[in-house]
Amino acid sequence: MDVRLVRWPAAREQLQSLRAEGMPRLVVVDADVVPPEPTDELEDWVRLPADQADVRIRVDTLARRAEARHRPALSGEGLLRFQGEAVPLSPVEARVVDALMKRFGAVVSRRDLTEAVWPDEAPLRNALDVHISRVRRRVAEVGLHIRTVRGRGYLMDAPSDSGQQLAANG
Amino acid sequence: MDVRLVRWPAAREQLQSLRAEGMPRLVVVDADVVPPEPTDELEDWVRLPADQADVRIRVDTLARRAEARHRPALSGEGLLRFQGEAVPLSPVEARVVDALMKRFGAVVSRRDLTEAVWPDEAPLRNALDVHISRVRRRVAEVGLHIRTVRGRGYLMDAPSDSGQQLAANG
DNA sequence: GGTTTGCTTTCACATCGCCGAAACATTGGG
DNA sequence: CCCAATGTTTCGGCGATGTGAAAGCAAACC
Repeated sequence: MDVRLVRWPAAREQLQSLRAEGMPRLVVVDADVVPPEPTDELEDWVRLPADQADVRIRVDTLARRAEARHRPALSGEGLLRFQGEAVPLSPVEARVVDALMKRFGAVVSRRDLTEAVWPDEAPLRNALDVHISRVRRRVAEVGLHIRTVRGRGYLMDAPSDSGQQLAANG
Repeated sequence: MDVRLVRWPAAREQLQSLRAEGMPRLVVVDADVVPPEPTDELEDWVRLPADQADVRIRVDTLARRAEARHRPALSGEGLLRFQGEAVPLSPVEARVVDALMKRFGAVVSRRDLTEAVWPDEAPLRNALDVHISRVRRRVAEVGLHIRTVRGRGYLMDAPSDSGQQLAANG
């Protein structure tokens, strides 16, 4: 997985969204500025002026950590890959999975899911149920789980024996 | 938990044993030497000459991570995480756990708990008993423990060996 | 021993989530 | 343009879950 570089404090907002998505990132901090506290182990920082080789090493470390998490990957053509297996997804299913994957391991509310899947106008409440149900069967084929958190939403994760760790956000 | 500083490459062997113990550590790397690859997220490095404030920040980050490792986290969506495992909690259960976690390791009185769970109007005395009983079973799934302090209240903690297990396979 | 405190099980009720089946919509091939 | 295949939504009923009350048991305290 590739690691994003973000200037600080210039690109403060970009950092926020990378954090939300759980994307690995190296914060490049202006001289004489206090670096932001990393929110998880997929974030690191260097201060300018920075040695090129040192930046490279930190990027590699982050990449290795992200890799160790074994997050699934969703191709633009609706193919979900995880641990060497792949399943095809329909357009709606792909949007469901995409929304769940952006917050892999964390709860996504029904509302957020609905908005991600039908940006303009949501169908009846029940439509989401049905798609979740189908997506469950689909992703199970590649070893992924969708768990229900009653009254709160859903989360996607992998069985703990597949070597992945849960995201530490709240 | 406190963070050890280790010179590299001079104290190479000391670094090995800290890694084995799962102790958080900051590797202080001599100028013009390639830093060692961190083996886990409890390791970081700085290159000499290093800014004193930056060292402090990295030490603090490591300390926070080490702390977070043996402290459970309750997400706003009712997911309780501890050491890589997660359990969903119902709304009432989440409020119980939240109240206990705000004073992790310390006693919380029945009165405080009742107020935290039912801000307006409390049900029968026994309702709290029942929820405690249920929450006990739930949190046990992630290795947490709720103890009774008779006549005083309840406290949540983790078995003392729960920090060591992670270190062993790091 | 009697009283207080805490633990657990069972019940009833309400809500929420799940999923099969079928209707409806869209796409693509001929 | 028609038909078939595929994708999407609706409907409806079943089962699971959350909650609080009640009751009986167990343990600790005096």
